[in-house]
Amino acid sequence: MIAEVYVDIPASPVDKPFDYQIPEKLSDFVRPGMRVIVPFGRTKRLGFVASLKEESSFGKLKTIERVVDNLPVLTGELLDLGRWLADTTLCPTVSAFLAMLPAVMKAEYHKILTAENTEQLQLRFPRLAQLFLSGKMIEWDVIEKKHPERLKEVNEALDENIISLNRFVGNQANARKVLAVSAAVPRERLIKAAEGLDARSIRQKEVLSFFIESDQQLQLPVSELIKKYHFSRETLGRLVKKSLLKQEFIEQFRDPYVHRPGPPTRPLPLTGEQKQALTPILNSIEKSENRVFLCHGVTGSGKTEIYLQAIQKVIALGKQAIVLVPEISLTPQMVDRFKGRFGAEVAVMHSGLSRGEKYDEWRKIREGLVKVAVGARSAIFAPFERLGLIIIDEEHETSYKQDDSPRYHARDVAIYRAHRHGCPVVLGSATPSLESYARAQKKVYTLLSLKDRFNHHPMPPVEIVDLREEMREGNHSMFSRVLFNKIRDRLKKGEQIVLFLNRRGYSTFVMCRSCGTVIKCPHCDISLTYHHAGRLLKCHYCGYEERAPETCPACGSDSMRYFGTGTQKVETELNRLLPEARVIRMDVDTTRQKGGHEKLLRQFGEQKADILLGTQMIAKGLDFPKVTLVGVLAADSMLHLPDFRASEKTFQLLTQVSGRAGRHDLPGEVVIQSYTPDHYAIVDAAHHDYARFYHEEMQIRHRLGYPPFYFLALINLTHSEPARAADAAERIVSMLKNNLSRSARIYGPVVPAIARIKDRYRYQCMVKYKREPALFPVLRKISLHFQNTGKDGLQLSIDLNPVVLM
DNA sequence: AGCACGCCGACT
DNA sequence: GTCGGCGTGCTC
Repeated sequence: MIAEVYVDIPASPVDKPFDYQIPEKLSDFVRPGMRVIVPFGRTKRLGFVASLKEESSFGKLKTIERVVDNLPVLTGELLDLGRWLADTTLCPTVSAFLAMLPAVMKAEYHKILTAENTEQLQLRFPRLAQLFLSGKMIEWDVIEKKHPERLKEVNEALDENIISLNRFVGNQANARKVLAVSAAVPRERLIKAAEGLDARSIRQKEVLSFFIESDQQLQLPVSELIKKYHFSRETLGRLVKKSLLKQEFIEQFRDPYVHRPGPPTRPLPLTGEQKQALTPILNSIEKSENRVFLCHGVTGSGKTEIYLQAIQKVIALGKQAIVLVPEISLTPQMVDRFKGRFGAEVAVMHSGLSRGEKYDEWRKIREGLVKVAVGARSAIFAPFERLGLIIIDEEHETSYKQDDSPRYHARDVAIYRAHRHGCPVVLGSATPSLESYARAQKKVYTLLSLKDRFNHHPMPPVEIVDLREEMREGNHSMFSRVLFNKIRDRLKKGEQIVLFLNRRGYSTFVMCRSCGTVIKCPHCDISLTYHHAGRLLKCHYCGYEERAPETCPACGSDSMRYFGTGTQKVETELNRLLPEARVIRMDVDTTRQKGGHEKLLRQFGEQKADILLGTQMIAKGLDFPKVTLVGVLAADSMLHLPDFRASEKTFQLLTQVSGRAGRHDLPGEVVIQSYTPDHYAIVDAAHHDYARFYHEEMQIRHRLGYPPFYFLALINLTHSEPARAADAAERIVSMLKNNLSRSARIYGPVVPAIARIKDRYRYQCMVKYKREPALFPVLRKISLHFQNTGKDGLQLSIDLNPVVLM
């Protein structure tokens, strides 16, 4: 038998199956979707078996060296999906395969030097010999990194066969080995040895009788013998030394993920609207219909309960479901809700798990031990074989698009898989993406609307405050008088406040008032943000930090001033103006440690603070009954970013933040501060009017030729030399112009808003198109042509249907 | 991605 | 005359 194998080299010249002979004894065993180790050129690589066949047109076949998996890690469906992903996102097929699997399944490649002739090595290359561990082995990488001056000797020694170079492919998933002890000799000899022991060797005797009484094959990890049976390491060691016991590394699985079982929950009674939305979904599930539903429900309309009851149906039919949520809303409360309803039938994939735990959750799915997978973007690849439903909550979130290769959108993958399985997809959002809503309008998707909040509380009233007017009237603070008074009022009443500002740090830039110099990152074309803790200037793009200078580095004057407002400055101001208010600040800087996010939210929920001040991350999912005021400090902060989706993002964010107020018995209200209070994104969000925003924004998209009217392809070029990047971009534009139809609009090369990131200069080209059969072939040609240009050289990336243009 | 093959400049 | 730069091509 012959296997067609994709080797683990993400480069276009090898992005095709290679034929390998399957060894006789493995011929019944190897199946498509398994990982194998194959010799490739003069190296060894991991590979994926794509298919089997009887004969190869290729003459001299090499043989598969090892099969990694017992059960194929990729099902037939996922193999097809991988090829489809590679086709539609222009990435190498292996990259698509690897993206569908937990990270531990990536191979590790080792190059090991072994001493063949220790004496010769000592004699001829004494200094090199010193590096060899116990005189025998060393990893090539160690020499390359730590002792590069010895590389020449390595090559000589290799030539003279004094040392040899061996490669092996490691597997992180199997790397979890643990030292275990077992009997080294037959039982009779153990008994005899026990009798012959010195009278004082009580402990050794105990260990021996343990092994005499147990199964002779028994292997127990040393850690368990110590912890559970209270033997000591020393005692075990002595018996190993006497060769009565033997030690070896065995593979051990982690303890299965034990979750504190929350209180089980039952289906809640549904409102009329909820029933109306749920019924068609249930029908589709029952009929195995491949339909896409767009569930447009205001914040608090009870979408989650609809999801839960739909999943219940899926499980009842013996099928499985995938639920995608944005990483940020994958909070313990959210997880508990699913665990509470479906108990041990849920696997949860989130970034808080270690790689090993993710692997275990994945295996539960692959082995059919669970029925539901809940997770962020990559959970869309959950290897279920009988999918009955896919749910994408907050479908408009940009995090569903992966921002490096393979640049896939989870929504597209969901629709592909649902088509394959014959099952419905439910997209849920209070603020659907224009793309999805437009499809619903065209009846490609089925629209389900939930206009009422679950508990019939009205949406909170929203007041827009014109900051220009505040300025004119002499208020230069970051709080308008209206907002400030309302904050004071809530503090007095003992109610809680959420303040939102989409900028972290203290000041957004530092400028010298005497010469106008703005301090910039030395590696990126962007100003540095001042952080008060440690008086540091930080780059939010590459992480560069420096001490804030006392005097201007350009002219030496001492008139450095801090401009722009970040969350830290707001916090300081709150403490100064309202010393009695207890403030929790939540942004990347205060939640960096694991679990920091939840800790702060719990404190706020327990009312250990009056004000929750934060960035993006507080916009979603929070539900605190005592919150009666939400303040948006600067609604314009995202509005003027150079991205055609800036208005959409602003509308979505404002709508979400507003949804945090008055969710329970206390009525809430919202104050939005803005310098452009008449902007439709702000006005429509204030009126909770999605339909109106949609119409206004669609007109603009139509006029400017943006999605959903046109498709986009974005080509990014970076190089350490600006001219080289520009040159490549120039050539790419002319290739596009020569190959595409007249109806395709080709833009560029342009320098993006941030012209340089991490010392690499950036250029972009863009294509807007409606139907362009020639596009993919040209893009493939381009990526082939501009690929192998070295490490420090040109880097090219192609993003189809990008979600961020910057 | 590696690695060999191959064709032109600065050294023993 | 050699050592070594990186352009081109191949890996079942």
